[in-house]
Amino acid sequence: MNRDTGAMTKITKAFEIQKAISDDIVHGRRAPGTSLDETMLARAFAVSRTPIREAIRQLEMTGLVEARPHRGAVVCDVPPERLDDMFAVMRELEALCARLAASAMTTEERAGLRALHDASAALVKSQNRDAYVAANDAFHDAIYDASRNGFLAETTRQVRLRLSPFRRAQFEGRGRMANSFDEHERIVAAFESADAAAAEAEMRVHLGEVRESVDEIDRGEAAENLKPRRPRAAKP
Amino acid sequence: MNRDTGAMTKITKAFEIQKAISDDIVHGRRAPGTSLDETMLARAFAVSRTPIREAIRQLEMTGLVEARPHRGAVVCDVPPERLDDMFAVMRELEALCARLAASAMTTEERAGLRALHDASAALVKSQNRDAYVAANDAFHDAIYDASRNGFLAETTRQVRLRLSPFRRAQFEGRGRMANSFDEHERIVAAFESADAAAAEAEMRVHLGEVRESVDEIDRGEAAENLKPRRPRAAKP
DNA sequence: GATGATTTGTACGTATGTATA
DNA sequence: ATATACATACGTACAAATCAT
Repeated sequence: MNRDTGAMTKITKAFEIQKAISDDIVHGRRAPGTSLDETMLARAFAVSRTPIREAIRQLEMTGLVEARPHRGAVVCDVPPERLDDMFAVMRELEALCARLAASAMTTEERAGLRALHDASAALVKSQNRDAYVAANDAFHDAIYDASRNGFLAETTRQVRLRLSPFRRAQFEGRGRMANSFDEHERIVAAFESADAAAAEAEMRVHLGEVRESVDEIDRGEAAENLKPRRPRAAKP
Repeated sequence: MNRDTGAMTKITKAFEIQKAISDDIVHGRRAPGTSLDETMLARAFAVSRTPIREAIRQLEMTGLVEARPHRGAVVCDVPPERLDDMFAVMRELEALCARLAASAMTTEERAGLRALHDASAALVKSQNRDAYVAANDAFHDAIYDASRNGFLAETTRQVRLRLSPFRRAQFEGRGRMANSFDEHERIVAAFESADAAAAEAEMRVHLGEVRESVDEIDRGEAAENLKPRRPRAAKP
């Protein structure tokens, strides 16, 4: 009884709540800057404030939430310069994953990644954004795991998590999905030639050009391009 | 009133306790595997169990502590393969810092790093380990900051923190301090020529050879080299 | 700038789950 | 296998700090 999947997901309320709030933040249901009122959350989850507080302490350490003593917690609102920093680290971590994965991948993994990628072609064609987002995550996750460095995979996933509230506009640009797909193709090709340098380079391109494509969106949708830099969303 | 240094260090008991326990772990006063008994800690810190529990939740997220529901928390005991993974990520993060720093450093920073490095020569000569450890940390910290990527600096520091319980034997090998100093010299030289590629490469060497030098220690001090791989400490 | 309302921080008691005999 | 002991998870009450007024 209470037999759960694999790692025996923690059965404490604090942990469940932490997961739920984290999920809300990651999926944009709690926007950056939003405050997390303990009493309201306690009512919402039908528990006392104690597990809520513990959940908030956990979220604090993940970087999704910032809490100042006696002043409550808010969903982290990351300033643009810091977003740039985070995306830069993300790009390097993913490039590292790609480099290691290119060397370490088994034949099965290579085939699996190719299958994953080929399958996503249909999603591009049908312009199914949500499904492509999921496929994209799966694609990148597979590469993290193929790096054969569990800590690297975790670290990269963690950074991706922290960035996700700011990548809402992921594939909203015209042709952005198709571009992403083409870049993935080049990455898969690099893996298939076991070319670590190419895999790393293509991954870097994939995550570097993201920024620009998003800037394009910003420019297109808001022509008031007066401010030196605007907060923007982005994506791998 | 209650005006504190800079970032207004949090004045809550939970946070103070979290800092204290974290410090204990990092400095080896609480060994990996040690359990963190809430009641005992509450007595030790002369508080109720509530702030203790919140501190543990925070420590959990930093990766220094692992807590299983209803079964208490223990200081993370990291298996050797995972340590390898963590050191590999550490090396790459520091290499990235070095690469960025080489390009971004101001003249003042370059001079500052040189001064820091030159000053540590005396510590090597006098074989003052504790002082050299501190100087070494300052040296690396300066490079993180010079990368001009605050998130990268934080991330790298965080990984260093998580590794620190396992780097106790940092400079205990014969001549290890001198080796480290020489490697630092090559790094500083690369910065002075603003050679990003060299800085990155030298940093990688610096953190790569660490592993081997520690393996040497292990071999030297424990000749029973029967197990395929032994848990070991290491260092940048 | 002081005061009251509101929210967070801490203490303590109880319940529930885990480990040991 | 059952029961007992024990540590943790949660709920409630109170204290302290922040912010509105």
